[in-house]
Amino acid sequence: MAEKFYLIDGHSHLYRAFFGVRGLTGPDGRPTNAVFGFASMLRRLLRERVPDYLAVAFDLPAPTFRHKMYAEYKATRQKPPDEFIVQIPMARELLDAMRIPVYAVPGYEADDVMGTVAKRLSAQGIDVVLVTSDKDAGQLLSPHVTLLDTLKEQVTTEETLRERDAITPAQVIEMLALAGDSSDNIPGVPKVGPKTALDLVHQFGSVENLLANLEQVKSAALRERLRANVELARLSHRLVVIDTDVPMEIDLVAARVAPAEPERMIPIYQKFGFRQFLAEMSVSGAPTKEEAEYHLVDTEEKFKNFLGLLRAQKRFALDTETTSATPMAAKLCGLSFSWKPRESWYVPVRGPMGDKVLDKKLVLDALRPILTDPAIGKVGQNIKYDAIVLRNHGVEVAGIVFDTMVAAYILDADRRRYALDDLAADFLNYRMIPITDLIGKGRTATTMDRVPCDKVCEYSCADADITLRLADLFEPRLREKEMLDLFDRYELPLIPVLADMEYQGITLDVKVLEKISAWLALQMERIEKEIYKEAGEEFNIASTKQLSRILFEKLNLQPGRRTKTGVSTDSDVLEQLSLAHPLPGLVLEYRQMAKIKSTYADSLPEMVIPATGRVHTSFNQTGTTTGRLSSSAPNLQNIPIRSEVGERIRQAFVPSGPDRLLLTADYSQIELRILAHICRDAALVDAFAKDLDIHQFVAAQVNNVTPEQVTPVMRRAAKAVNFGIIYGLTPFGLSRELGISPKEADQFITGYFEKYPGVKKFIDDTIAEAHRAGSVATLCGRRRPLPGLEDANRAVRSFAERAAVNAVVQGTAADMIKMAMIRIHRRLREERMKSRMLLQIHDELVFDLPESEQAALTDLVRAEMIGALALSVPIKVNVAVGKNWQEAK
DNA sequence: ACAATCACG
DNA sequence: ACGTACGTGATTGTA
Repeated sequence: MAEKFYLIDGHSHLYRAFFGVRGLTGPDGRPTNAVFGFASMLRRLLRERVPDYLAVAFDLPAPTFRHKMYAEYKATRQKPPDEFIVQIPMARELLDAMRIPVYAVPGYEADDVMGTVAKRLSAQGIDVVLVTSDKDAGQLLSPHVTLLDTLKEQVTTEETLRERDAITPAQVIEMLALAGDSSDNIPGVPKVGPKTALDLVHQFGSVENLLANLEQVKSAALRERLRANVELARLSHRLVVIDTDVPMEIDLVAARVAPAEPERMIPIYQKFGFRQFLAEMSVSGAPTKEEAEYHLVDTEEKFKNFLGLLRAQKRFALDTETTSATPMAAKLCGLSFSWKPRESWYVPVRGPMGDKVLDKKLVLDALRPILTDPAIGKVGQNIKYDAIVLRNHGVEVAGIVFDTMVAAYILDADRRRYALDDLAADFLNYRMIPITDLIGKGRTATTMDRVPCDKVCEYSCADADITLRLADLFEPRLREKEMLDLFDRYELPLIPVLADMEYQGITLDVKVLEKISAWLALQMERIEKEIYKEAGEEFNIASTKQLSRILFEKLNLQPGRRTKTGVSTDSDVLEQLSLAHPLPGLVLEYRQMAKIKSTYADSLPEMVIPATGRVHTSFNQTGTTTGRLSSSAPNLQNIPIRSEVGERIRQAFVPSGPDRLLLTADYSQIELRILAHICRDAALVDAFAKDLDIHQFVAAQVNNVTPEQVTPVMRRAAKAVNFGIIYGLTPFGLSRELGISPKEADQFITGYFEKYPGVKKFIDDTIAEAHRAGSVATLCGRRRPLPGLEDANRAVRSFAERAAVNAVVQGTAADMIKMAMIRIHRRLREERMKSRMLLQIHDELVFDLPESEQAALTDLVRAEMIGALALSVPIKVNVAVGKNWQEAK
């Protein structure tokens, strides 16, 4: 296949982007909206079209031959605003960094440059794609030249022209000469528009032929108008013709597309403040080589010297090398330390045969007093991991004073990744050695203990070094942004709490799960047969594609919503369909069972760590944009409870020993209480002050009835609105939730806001403030950036506005329970209790306790959860205990 | 790797 | 005239 050369009309794309993207400025306050839109377009084109060559054509300010020909040329164009002009050199800077050549020739327009390139290269057998939305460019079409309109994703070829307008590329000139072009101020013939022009071209072929045969024009008025404007038509003709012989060099080598060079792109993106692009920047390219002293501490004498130095430090960065990413299964290979930039030490305790390593016990015994000393500060990157590993090796790390991963999250909760190599690339312009260089990847990957110690040393020392340097970069930034309080009082103290919870784990009664699994298998077999009978054939029920064929083609059921790739078969749709046919209901039942069997009954036992007989989830502190935690491997925040079948899974979660219990404590309506507190809506605050059933209360008020007169239907609707408020309510969303029309939903919402004007004001104020600041903050100062707020696409903007409202409420609730966890953890230690906190599920905490501590723990947990954050509404906490998680509800 | 689905708050 | 409820993670099928 011929190679493809993409040539972009730079000025017009930049100008389009200027209007398409709104209100974006760089760190220095300069507008960046056009450059950003332009960069997005370039990146998308590179990604989706994969051009072999790429260049951008620009106009220069100098007058062109057309101005000399016709003084009025482009005279109707307004001078672009200054905010646009300043971005032209910025765009060229960007192109320079991307190594995309710019073609601009004085006295010629971008169109002429494009025409010249198209003609010359297509003659060399290269396919040329002109990226432009300019109508004139149609004249350049040929078998090897096509047009692309990136906005409409529309390709125009010679053939499209023929099929759509029944004209040849050359006739585009004839047509425009008659019709004119208002944007370029090409006059054309007055009162002749595209339609008439096209008709005339069809009849006469060209302007000259038309002028020679004017008597054949049927309409007298048109004939006279043409006769009166002969010269105007000829002038327009000359103006429209694109010059394809511009004197210019085309350097194909320079235009060949090469992989992006991060060291060129990162500074540019940083300068313009394109955070999204920075976050996505791949961390590829050669690792950074720079002068650093990395010491391998592989003899007892070196270790003694090292210890002497370490003991003198009040603060150092710490990193561990291990055999596994799962801290509860990891064996320690070594530790690295750094207390000044560009210098670190690695102490190996496990390595390949023949490599010198130190005795693990000797090393840890010597380090223990330092690592457990709360007065000596430890800095880490995801130090929760290192703390758990070390705890498993008999060392309880204290004095955690900084975590670069968590700091990066607090500074920008919107990043995709918080791994050290990404942070190093983005903030230090430093490319680290990928871990796969040491251990390989995929099936052939080995473990760190098989990698020669000198290699591990280099890698691990860099980790500690970079961690320390990032900490020194992030700490002042947290202070500047007034987020140090959130970091020091919430996120940092939470780290050892989460480490403890993960270390503790929760005991699973695997036998219970095996029973459930076997029972589900039996049920599923039965339903499967029924499904095949109803379908009249066997198929893969789990395949939405096959299911669609059965439902919508074979059984001719009415398709509902569409997905990106086809027709939706989700539970909403199946529920609707179940009214018309027995099959969808059966599929629903089957799906529910399949989900519970595969995700819980069968998978959870596989996650049990043999050494402890428990599952040890990982709480991710940097996983959500709102400040919530997330849980994985296994996710213990989504254990079933809403269905009877699913709820049985909770019977398998049991206390850690005999005479012990599980206790759950959950905040009642925490997000609505927080909403009431923030917006101070009198009616809502009052309802909570009186400890009323909030859904019933709202239902009564909105329907103007007494609480006793509230029907279940009314309560359900009120509940949906209450939830909706927190989600950034829309009539459509509410209508879908309640199965009513959007109009009815809208009326209900209006009614709600009449009763609770404070809530309405809170939503409006939050959105306004979000637009002003580009982010929103929780009560505790946690910020969520919302880059979508100024997006050209309204759907994206609306989404960001809803997320803004939600982030305030959901995020404050997250702050609150985090504080509660820190306080509870502290008191459990202080009071030397044997109760342990195991899980957090957003508004709920799960504990494992000796029966003897039930009363004390209940009081303690209640008090600390209620007291975590002072609100102007009462906080309610429900506590329950049981012999398993299902009983404790 | 991505899309669809569904478990939770 | 749009496209929509907010926030997650795991599993399965499909390309």
